[in-house]
Amino acid sequence: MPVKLSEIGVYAFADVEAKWQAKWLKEETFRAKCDRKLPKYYILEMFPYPSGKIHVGHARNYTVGDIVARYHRAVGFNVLHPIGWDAFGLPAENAALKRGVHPKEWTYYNIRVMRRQMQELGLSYDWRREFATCDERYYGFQQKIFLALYKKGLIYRKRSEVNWDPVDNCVLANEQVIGGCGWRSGAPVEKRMLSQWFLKITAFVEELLNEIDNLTGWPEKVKVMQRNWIGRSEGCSITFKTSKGEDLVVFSTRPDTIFGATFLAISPDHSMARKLAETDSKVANFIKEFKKGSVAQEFLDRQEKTGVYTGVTVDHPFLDRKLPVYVANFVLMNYGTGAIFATPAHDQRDYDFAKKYDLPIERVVASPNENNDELPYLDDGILVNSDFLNGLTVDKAKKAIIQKLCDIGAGKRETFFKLLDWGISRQRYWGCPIPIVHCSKCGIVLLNNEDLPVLLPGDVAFEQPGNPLDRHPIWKHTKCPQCGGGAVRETDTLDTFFDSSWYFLRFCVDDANSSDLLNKDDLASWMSVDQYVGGVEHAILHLLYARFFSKALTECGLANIREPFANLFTQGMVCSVTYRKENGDWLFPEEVRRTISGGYEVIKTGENVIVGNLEKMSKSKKNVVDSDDIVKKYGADTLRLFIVSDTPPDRDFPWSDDGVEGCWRFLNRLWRLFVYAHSCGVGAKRCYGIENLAFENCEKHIHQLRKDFHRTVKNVTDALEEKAMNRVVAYLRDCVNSIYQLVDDIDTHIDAFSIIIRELLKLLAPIVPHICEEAWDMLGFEGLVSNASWPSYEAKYLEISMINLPIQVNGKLRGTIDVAVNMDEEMIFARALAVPTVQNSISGKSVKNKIFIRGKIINFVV
RNA sequence: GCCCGCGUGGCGGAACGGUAGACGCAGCGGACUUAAAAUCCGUUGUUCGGUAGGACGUGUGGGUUCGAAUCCCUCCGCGGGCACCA
Repeated sequence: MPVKLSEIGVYAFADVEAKWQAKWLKEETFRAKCDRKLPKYYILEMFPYPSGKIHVGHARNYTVGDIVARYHRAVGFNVLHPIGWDAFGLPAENAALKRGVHPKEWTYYNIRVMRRQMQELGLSYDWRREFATCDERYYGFQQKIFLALYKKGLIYRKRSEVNWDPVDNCVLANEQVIGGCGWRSGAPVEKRMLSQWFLKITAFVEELLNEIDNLTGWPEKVKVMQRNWIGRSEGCSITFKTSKGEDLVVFSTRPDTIFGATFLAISPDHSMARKLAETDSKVANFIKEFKKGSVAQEFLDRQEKTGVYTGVTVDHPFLDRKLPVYVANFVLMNYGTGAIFATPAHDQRDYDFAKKYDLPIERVVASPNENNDELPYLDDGILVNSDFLNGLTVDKAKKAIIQKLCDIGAGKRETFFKLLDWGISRQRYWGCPIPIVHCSKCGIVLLNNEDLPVLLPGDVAFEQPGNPLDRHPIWKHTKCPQCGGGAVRETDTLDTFFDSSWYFLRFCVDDANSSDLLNKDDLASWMSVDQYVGGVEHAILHLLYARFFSKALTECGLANIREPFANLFTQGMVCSVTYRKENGDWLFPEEVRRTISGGYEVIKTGENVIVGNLEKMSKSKKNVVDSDDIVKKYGADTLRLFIVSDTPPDRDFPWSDDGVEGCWRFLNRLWRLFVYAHSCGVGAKRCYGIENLAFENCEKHIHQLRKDFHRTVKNVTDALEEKAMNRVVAYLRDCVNSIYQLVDDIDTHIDAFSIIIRELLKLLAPIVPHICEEAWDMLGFEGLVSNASWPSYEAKYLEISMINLPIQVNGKLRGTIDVAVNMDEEMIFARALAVPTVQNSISGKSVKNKIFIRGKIINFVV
């Protein structure tokens, strides 16, 4: 007997979701197949750092990927959808310091918690491939990679100035320095000279830059950021002779302005500056001040140009002019040659400096606009006061001057990049040990492959700040593999970005027991990643490093990959409201309540609360929503649905509790439909194959439903291909609405409803898989909806025979007529003209032109 | 400063150059209920009008077009990235 729609109870998600999650795990439903004949699809979300909790920002990332994975399975791909843990890193050590837990214990505990949370989200991962970068097998193999890169000359050791965090006692990457302070400690970063290991990312700089053009599946935004980061500039180097008889090499992208050069400037870090400082106290003082100043942020903000004259001059290569050499704070040592020639008339910085120190300014490029005599002049123009360059355009002058400099042996064409080699040493315990020993006799010695892995010692003490490996009583003392004498291990560990630069390759390898984590056959069958999903915050770092690694490993013969990620999707951030006290303290949402007057107050104290903007969820702002809380209250399907509803996945997502409620209601609406249909006899027994979706001999309204359904299949499929999940949800809701319109007739159309609901479940399953499995099972369909194939639509059902045709007069809508699409043109015009509102707006005027686009519009021009 | 991206109802957002506002959230009205919740039905850009039907409307100003949210130019605003890169 059919139940009453209104009497169907609330959907009991908790048991349902647990049941299907267990089944998927047990049956390994989402295990990638080893069949290489099947078309493959590798979908990957950026793996998380095991911080301890999955928040809704994570959930968004993984849900988007999961929908893509489930959809591709349904359309027939052999899908690889793995997950793992970016598990080394400082937070584990800080937790150890704070709570006395071992970093390893803390990390693996967090992984267990987060794995459970992920499984409770119904994410369709191949869990057999899961690993953490702190697993011995992984980092042990990584040490082999280190050796291979070293042997290829892609790793080197260099003494250089690095960012040093005096509180955390370790080196920071440039990107971890925010506003001159450590991102974690907040302490002003110091500069320190240290011997560090570097990866020679610059060896592939041209390739990394040029191949960006081929990354057609990447967002333009990310490509632009990478191009800027690499920062290629073409120009030439010029060698000047100093009054002391030395060579001073400068780099310029504007060699055409050489005749306007009035001084030279070198970086305080330039070797010549250091040398001069030994004898010149003014230079020495300036360098000292510079070092001090470079730490303070306000100094950078002011961007005030300062310098000191060295007493040294150089000869201008073409003029009888001596150019003074300054040490100047605005010249960077790590770009170009650390020295420039300055043409104040055509460079803002040179101009500022010249004004301050009263140096000559000589114009050599004339503006095409004769009235423009403003300086500095930075645009294109015609060369003047420049001897043999006079009359040339900037472009031509550049070529001419470079040629001339080459001819006289004073310069050469050169290209410089902003990209610098990647410092990978970290003075931390919780990272991958570097497989190197320092031998007093042999110097730096690589370990042999047989000596690997170098395992992290478990018995470390964290009471003191600094690197516990360095203080460990025995760990670092070892034998030199070359001479057998006493040696000391490298106690620095690798930057965790090293770990995450090849994890996507390790996922490809199927055999858990293989010692080769970069098995070539496996790599060949799965790489490249067909779809990578992650936050835009990795636009440069991780994504550039991973690209570099692919090339470097290929160079070493360990892989054969040009570009690792064929398509990249960057999802937006999840944002939520913030609450603060008037003194600026952040408040948790549960600490505040609405007042009668419509404002907010602190529940405990009644203090006034300032409601802030939607901001990116962060612990410090106390506006993070924990995925567990939502899953417990509404279930995973509701969270999954909500997180992809409404907002396109590449935009920032405004979290709202009301929105969650709305999705929960929709899920119940679905549930009632399935239960009701089931009680009416809808189900597998009334389906006779896909061809029945045609059901030719049916009543008109069911005819319409069929058309709506085919339209839905097309719309949903197209939107999924574009990753417009918000539109997918809209089309599905629309479809459910039109089914509800006919639900009273369900008894007389059991067959039609059976087929439509079966196909609808397939469309819904990628987004809300649990409820779909349950309904699929309840209605008696075979197997799992997760294994069902994607519905197809027929073009003939998308055709429209009747249309509500809009009629415009002078481009303004004046009415519509219902006509057959193929109706005779003259007939349509006649019908259109007969519409009273159309007549009114023509009202006696003569029709000058008639536009008719069949199936679209009529426009009368009067 | 430079380089991107974006401006559509109260809100999230739809819209191959062709009926702007699909779908949802919030709101309003109604049915059911002793009542509430849930559910179902209707309604909701602004404005004039009793209705019919108008006027206005996609940040601003212009242009192209029979027709512009959509294409081109100007300006304004917001967001992001880079930032002494020679």
